[in-house]
Amino acid sequence: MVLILDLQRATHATLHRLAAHLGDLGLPPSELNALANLGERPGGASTVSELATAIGGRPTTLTGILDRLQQRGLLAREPHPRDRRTVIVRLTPDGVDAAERVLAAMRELERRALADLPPDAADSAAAVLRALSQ
Amino acid sequence: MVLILDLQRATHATLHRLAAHLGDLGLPPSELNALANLGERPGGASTVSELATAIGGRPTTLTGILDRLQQRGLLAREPHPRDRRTVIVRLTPDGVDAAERVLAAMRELERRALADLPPDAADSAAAVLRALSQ
DNA sequence: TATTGTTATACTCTATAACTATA
DNA sequence: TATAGTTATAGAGTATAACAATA
Repeated sequence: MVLILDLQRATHATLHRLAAHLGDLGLPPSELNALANLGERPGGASTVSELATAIGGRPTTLTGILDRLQQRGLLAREPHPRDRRTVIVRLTPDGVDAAERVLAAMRELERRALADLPPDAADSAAAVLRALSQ
Repeated sequence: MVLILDLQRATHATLHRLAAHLGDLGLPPSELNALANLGERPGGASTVSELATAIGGRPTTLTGILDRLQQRGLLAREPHPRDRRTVIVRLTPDGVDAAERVLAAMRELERRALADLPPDAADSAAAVLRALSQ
């Protein structure tokens, strides 16, 4: 058994499902991911670096994703109050709505998938996924 | 907790690690993934459709990936003995070697990541990942 | 000197729809 | 009619290196 192969398959499969569920938003996977990560944060806000870490990517990858979310009116960039190198990205009200829809679709997909598994399976899986993310 | 966000992060993070470990192969993530999946199969062979299912993608996505692996001499396409619509892709000897290196790197990455977790955590995680892949 | 984020470039990934060949 | 795989096209994702601004 090679867990990483299961990981890749599950990632691709869930992205397909989410795209189907959320097709009317017209957002590609990376934007859904960024949106949902921001939606989980207090105030829907984060620095670019923090968001890159949360996604498992790099700031250079995020720039384009954030540009498109901003063009769609789902996100705004703000200066950091104390460090003028840092950019804070924050969901707009429309962005908050979209993020909540994405998160709801993710939770629903999880709920259905995990219905027949032991209740603690999700926690075990989360621990493994976090260990693989270090 | 939204497991799918942990899933995306773990996927990105493991791809970065594997790329670093296997940099001398010069293969992008999708090719590493296809290679490892084929390496897990008897004879290193599969139909395009079966491989697409294993990866969680679509045949149309695979065509380009398989083209590049073939150009690199890691893979060959063969006719199916009984259905002339079907293509069988098979690792070459060089492809088998490369696939074994990729699988070894994946297993090593997993071994280190899971060292501090309960022994059955990997099995639980695999069950969850497979449920999410349905 | 180091860090944050962006830009430039080049390549890879992916989806959709249309297509060929075969069943 | 349906299925296996490919092609064409367009857009999205990613890495690397270089850069500007700031710490």
